[in-house]
Amino acid sequence: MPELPEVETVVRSLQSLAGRRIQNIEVRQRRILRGKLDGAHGKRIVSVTRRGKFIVFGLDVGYLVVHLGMTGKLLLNGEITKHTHAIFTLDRGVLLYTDSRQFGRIEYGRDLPERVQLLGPEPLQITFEDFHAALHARKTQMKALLLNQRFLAGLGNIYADEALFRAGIHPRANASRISRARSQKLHSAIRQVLTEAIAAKGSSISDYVDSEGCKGSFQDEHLVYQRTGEPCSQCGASIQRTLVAQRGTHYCAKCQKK
DNA sequence: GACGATGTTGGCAC
DNA sequence: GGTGCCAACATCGT
Repeated sequence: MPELPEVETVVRSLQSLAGRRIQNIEVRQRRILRGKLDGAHGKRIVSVTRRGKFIVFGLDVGYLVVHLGMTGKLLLNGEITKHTHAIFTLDRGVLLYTDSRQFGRIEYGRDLPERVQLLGPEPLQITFEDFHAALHARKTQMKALLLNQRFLAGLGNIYADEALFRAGIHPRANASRISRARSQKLHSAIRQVLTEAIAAKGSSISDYVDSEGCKGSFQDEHLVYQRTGEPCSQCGASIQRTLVAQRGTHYCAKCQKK
């Protein structure tokens, strides 16, 4: 489910948890834990924020950090199912962690975990000059670079494809050879697609929902992602699917050049 | 039933 | 530093 716009939507739908105290944590599937959550017991939730694709609960002591993987969900007052792996009982209400594929992870630490500290800049905050300099320093394929969380934090398969299409850049283009003008176009395409996706509450391509069970609608605005064989909105050519960096990649061969 | 694909990441070999 | 391959897992479509 979860790239930056979906995680941002979940975080916004969890804002009401500020001030709540975590009274109990029941873990039903230990696979989704990194380390122990003992330190989070009895703590009060001070803030709920996002860093890249991570959800960060700032507690009065330490941080509870959640990554949703592919199918993770945080649900307020939802239904407990066979895929509910953690149950947070609060002083008011219950927060469930549900994740059919179990690729997501929850961890607690006094400080933000290293994997969060190592993330690249936020795509909605980085300036064009910094973006271009970082881009130019890399020799990898553009799609792989956009998926690299140490380069930019928060883009995933959907928004990487959508941003590259909007910027007219081929997913296999070499990052170091992108012109300043193309780079500028990509920087604003990323900002635009993420901003629009957040406004649409994310993309629900299979079963993504926010913490209140609401679906997003940005899947209706996808121009290339999972539109293989459909006509390009720009030129009418057929949208292609290929593999780049082992990920299904959708693009228009006519509009996106290396 | 088999097979391949799915929003992610992490490890390992080269 | 970069690439390729595999792994984790459940579900869905062909």
